[in-house]
Amino acid sequence: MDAAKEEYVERVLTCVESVPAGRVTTYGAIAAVVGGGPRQVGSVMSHHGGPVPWWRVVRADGSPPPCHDGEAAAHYREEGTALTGAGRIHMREAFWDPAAPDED
DNA sequence: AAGGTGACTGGCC
DNA sequence: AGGCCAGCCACCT
Repeated sequence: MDAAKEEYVERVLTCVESVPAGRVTTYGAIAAVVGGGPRQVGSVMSHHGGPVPWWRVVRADGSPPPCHDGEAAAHYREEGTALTGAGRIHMREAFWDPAAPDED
């Protein structure tokens, strides 16, 4: 059975949901916590990222997700996420490490 | 079993 | 700052 896969997915979604509003994390950071590769995390998000705040998951360079970036921008502004002048996420301030939440 | 693909990352030009 | 290349891991055909 694909219980292991389901659990993996749930773990990824849990990490995303664990990200506080106004903060973001990267695919690689999640991948480092839940295991597997960053591509798998992205794949999981694309298939199961609907009910979770996927906009809090961004790329390592601070760019918003490849899809719905316009919608994401609205959420960032609404949640007060640290953005840079270019409309991209200010990783230095907004980055939240799922492996070290007490650094918050 | 083998090859191609992808919501990634880091380095180089 | 933006585009291209190579490496990476798991999934799908």
